[in-house]
Amino acid sequence: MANKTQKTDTKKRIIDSARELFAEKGYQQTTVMDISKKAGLSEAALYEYFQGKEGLLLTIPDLWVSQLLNDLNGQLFGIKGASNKLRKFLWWYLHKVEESPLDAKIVYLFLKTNAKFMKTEVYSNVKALYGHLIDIFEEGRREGEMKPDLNPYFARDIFIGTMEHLVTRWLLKEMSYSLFENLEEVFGLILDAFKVTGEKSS
Amino acid sequence: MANKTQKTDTKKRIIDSARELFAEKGYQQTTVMDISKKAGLSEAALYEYFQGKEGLLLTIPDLWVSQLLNDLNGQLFGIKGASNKLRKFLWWYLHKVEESPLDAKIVYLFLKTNAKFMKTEVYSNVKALYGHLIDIFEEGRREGEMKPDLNPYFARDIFIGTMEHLVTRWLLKEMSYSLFENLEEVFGLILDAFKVTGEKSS
DNA sequence: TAAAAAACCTAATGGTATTAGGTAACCGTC
DNA sequence: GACGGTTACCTAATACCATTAGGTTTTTTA
Repeated sequence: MANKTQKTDTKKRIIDSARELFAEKGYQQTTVMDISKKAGLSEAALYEYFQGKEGLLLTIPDLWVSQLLNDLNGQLFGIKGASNKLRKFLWWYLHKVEESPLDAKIVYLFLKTNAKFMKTEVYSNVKALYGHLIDIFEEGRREGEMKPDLNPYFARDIFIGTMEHLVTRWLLKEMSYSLFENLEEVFGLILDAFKVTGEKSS
Repeated sequence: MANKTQKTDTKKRIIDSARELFAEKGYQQTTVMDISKKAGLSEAALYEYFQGKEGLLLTIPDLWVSQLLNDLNGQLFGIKGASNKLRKFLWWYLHKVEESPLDAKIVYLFLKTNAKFMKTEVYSNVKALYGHLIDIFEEGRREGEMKPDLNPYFARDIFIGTMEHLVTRWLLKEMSYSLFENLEEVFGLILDAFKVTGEKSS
């Protein structure tokens, strides 16, 4: 038991150290020695736990993203209407990003551009996360809340594109403001792209 | 004369080699020796022309982006109405991306996440490029084509966010389809976020 | 045509990811 | 409670790669 916990403790210590260093100095600029020193081990010991520097990068956000996916269902449960669900999705996700900016930074700035990203657990979890949006748009269309001919995939592209744009800029600007500034207004605009337009005059 | 052209020729050869290798194998995976070999020089000679590997990365898209900026004015000139200008902007930009996918890949996947990006010539040129959108949205509001209370900065976020999302996915999927597939439909949706809504029933 | 400059080279240098090979503590078992 | 094996870790190579030192060849210029 002490065995198991000891081992997972060390593993966690390595991940935490790497997360902070990657987010602070960037992936390329942090050395394996930086990480192992911060975690209180030798470089060689680190290789007992991870495949290497890149493997570590690919592993760091695993937990965060899978927790996101687990959390999402509960968040949307009981909310009525596609617009309300969309709003909840946006507010919930940005809240999660503000809550774990280091993980977000690693995903958005270092992982997404990694050649191996698309073969990652994180990638498939993010895809699943965004897949919920398809359901939401389809529901909206079915219930008459959204345009009858709305293509849910195109709607998702607009929603996700805007959301990720906001997050990426926030990260690049060193998280120096709140992600929720003006969010209501931007959301209001986006919604008009999806909702049924005002009474047709015909 | 032969001097000048010889020198710029070599410089161009280095840039072209690096562009292809970066785009093909990624920034980290290509070595300075790869680049210099492809350009037909020794590694040391390359350092006569560039500050190093990173300097090279930062330099590659300079020309492309500054040409984009020059081209844009002529493209929008003579087009009437904000919606038409927006459409032109989108089609024009995606056409440029399809025309120079290697430069686009370097900008979107490797440069944007580089710590020094925001101090780059490329960054300020991209900002200038996107600045045109602000004018377009303001014009649209002024002329009554767009919502009277439309905030042009939020509108730009939606437009750019969506556009960059489309481009990034296309790059990550190895440019295996046309960027113009379904573009008309996506554009139609976005426009509804900006335009005056259908006749109010009041 | 000879001095100066430009363009380029080979051979270090220094840093960093990764691996080899070993040691010391711990753990279950007799 | 000693011992064979396993775990967790270490020091010291190794190998690769960006960058630099110091020189040679080619071109330009006076």
